[in-house]
Amino acid sequence: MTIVIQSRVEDPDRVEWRREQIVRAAVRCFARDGYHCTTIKDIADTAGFSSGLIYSYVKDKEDVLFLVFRLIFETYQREIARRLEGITDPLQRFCTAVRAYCEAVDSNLGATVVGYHESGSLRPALLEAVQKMELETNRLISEPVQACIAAGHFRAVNVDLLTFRVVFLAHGWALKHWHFARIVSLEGYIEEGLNLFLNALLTPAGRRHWQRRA
Amino acid sequence: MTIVIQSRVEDPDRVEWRREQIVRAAVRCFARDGYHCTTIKDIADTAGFSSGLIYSYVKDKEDVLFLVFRLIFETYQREIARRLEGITDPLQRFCTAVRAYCEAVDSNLGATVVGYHESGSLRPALLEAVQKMELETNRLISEPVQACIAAGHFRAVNVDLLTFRVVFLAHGWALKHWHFARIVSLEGYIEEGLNLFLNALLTPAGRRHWQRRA
Amino acid sequence: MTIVIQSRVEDPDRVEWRREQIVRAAVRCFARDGYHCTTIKDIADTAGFSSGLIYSYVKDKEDVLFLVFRLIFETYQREIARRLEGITDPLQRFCTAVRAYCEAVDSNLGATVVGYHESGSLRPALLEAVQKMELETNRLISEPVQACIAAGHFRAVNVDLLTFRVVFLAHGWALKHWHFARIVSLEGYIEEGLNLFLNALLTPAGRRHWQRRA
Amino acid sequence: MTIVIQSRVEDPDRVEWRREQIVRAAVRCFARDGYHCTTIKDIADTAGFSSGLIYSYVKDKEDVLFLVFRLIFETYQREIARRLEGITDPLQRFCTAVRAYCEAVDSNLGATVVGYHESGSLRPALLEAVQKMELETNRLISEPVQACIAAGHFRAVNVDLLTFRVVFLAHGWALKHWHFARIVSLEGYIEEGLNLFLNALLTPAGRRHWQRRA
DNA sequence: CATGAATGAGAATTCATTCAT
DNA sequence: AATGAATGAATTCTCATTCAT
Repeated sequence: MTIVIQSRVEDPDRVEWRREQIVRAAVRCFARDGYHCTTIKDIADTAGFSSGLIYSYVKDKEDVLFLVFRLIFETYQREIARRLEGITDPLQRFCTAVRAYCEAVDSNLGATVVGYHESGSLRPALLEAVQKMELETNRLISEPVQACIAAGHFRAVNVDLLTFRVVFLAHGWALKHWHFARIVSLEGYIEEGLNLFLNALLTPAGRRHWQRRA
Repeated sequence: MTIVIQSRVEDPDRVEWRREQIVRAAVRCFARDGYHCTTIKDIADTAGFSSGLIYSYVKDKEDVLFLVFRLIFETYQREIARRLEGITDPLQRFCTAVRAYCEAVDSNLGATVVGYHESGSLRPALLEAVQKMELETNRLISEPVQACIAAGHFRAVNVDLLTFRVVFLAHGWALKHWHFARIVSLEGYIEEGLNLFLNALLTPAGRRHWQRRA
Repeated sequence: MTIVIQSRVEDPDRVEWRREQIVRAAVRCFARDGYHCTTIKDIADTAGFSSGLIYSYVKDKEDVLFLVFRLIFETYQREIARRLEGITDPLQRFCTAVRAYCEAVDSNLGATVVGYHESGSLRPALLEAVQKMELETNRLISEPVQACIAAGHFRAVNVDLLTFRVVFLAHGWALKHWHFARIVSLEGYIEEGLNLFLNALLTPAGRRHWQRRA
Repeated sequence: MTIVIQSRVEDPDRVEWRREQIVRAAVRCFARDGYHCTTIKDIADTAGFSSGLIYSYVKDKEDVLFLVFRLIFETYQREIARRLEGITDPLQRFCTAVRAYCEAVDSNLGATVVGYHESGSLRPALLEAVQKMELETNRLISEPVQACIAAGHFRAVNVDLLTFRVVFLAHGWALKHWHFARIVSLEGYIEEGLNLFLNALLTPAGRRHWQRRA
């Protein structure tokens, strides 16, 4: 039931190579003009090839948007997972995940905003797949949260809800970047946010554990 | 320098009446199909009149979008202001403002989402006006925050940043409604969010004040 | 077979009064924007009443254009005829007719240009009527020409052709006014034109008659 | 400062080929229905391709009209210049230019009429360019006129004014073709017109020169 | 594989005309 | 008689998609 985007070109290496060019150009265009105002020709021009070529690697414009989403979530997942490698302490895993997510968003501001604004432009089947990817990504947050609760560091909060609040912390940096960036640095944004969460969540034991680590 | 949307019809009562019909229909359409995929004819059909009529009350499609934004912020402002009437205790004003904002968003889910996704579709002059309205609305949050800090209830945090986090709490309910609504009620969403803020912000004195009140 | 423009209003005085207002406004608009770019509302606004009113005195926009034509030719005819009154000498009648035509055109520059540019916008039946009026008007030129030939003042030229050349002399003043007006006065334009005709047409006898008069 | 009509297609040969098809079809339509009543689809249908194609070679309908004007003046200029080649005698150059102009008009009746009626439909920048082309073309007339005066063949008349009268002689054949064609042949029209000019302009010396040549 | 010219369906917008008041 | 709001057909222009080269 995984989504397969059809291509008229066989060679998988070539497909991947071209699709990356397409998506890269598309993100640039979508971020600047929005999905609907971007034409296939805009993307082709930005990528430096003809508009017809795109249709050899993709069925229609919506497919391009889907590939953008896929890239976003793959990037998030890869980045966060990479940063969590080797970290075992649940509390540190939580903090690292939050920081990694926010920084991944910061490295892909345009794409993140596009993801937020344009998910409604996908046909149901693709939208569902995207939401599944999103939940998948969220697991990288919810897992440390659950571990923190299990370890007695966090109060027993609604995990799903908290996860979404963390995700939202990260997305907020992209969505309101025009405003936040004027009043706070990325680091300040992250640390104050983290601070907020920890103050609200840490049990006395968790707090002690935290202070020992820091 | 306030934005005036031109109308070919003179009678202000009629203009207001018709524009309300137009905006109401537009929100329905925009929320379902997005701004760009909604045609003027969709709006007219939804509202139950001819497409030409819209152009007697509005210069173009973008004007309709602007009117939607104006309605959103006017609604928010009116609702929150109404709820704050007669409340003087800063901490209670803060909590009330947060609740009122979230509930206002809940009553206008469609419009709020439209507002988030489509602000980029406005021409610069209108966008600027919308951002001004947004900051205006935010003052209903930042003012109690500042009062809480001044009264020693809250730690001395970055007011602007906190304000935006509150705003974002409210918007999050609309933006991720498809997910949140499945795991928590509006009230639960609000109270847990408020809880998060208070735990993170209250000074010892503030905490005592809070417990006395509750 | 005369064209009758239908009116929903009975009182002939009122009809004439309103139609004059309509035509006056229409000429102003047509001269500035052309027939097609002028809207019924433009005309109504210019005349100072509502757009609906026009349809009480006229069936459609084309009727308005026809009334403009009728006014033009009635004006030409009245003016030239008035100037010819009491003049009996054929040569002097010719010169007077030429001058009167040119001056009538000069007093109705806008209308004349409209007449030239927009005759193609009339439906066949109305166009035919207009061409008939034009030929009627031309008779005020061709009659003195014929008299001049009969009196031996002019060579025996093609009367119709010469008449048209005279008409064209007058129209040229309007059609190329933007250029002519910069290099010659109306009087200069007329006299040089008349001079051209006389030099080319006068018989030796005619020339003597002419010099005696002058 | 020459006007360049933008094209989305690069290949200049193709652009010229397609534009010629477009202009040819446009002249047919404009001559029949007028510029404003002609739709882009009419032109496309007449030319035998899709409406979208036109927009690959032209920005909008006004560009098409401009191309029509450009074709007219290029045709006039080429034709008259060709006919003047190798002729040195000023008087003969004058007569040839007049004949060539009238004949060029006769070969492009529709386009000439369109040019007369629709210049007002051009935006100022294009109109200016057209008027410049017109004055350029007129130089092919004014130059022989000046030469005739310098050679003592013509009286010292206002060159500009006379030039315009000649131009007008040619245009008249198109503008009032429906009438002239019924009473005179093109040749008759030209020769009588020329006769008029010569009788009015030739000095005694010029007249002798003329009779010697003929 | 890649190109880009051509297609044509679809959208915003205008405005002549109608008609209830 | 006069008004002007409402209608909706018609037009310009865009752009996703196809396909011959």
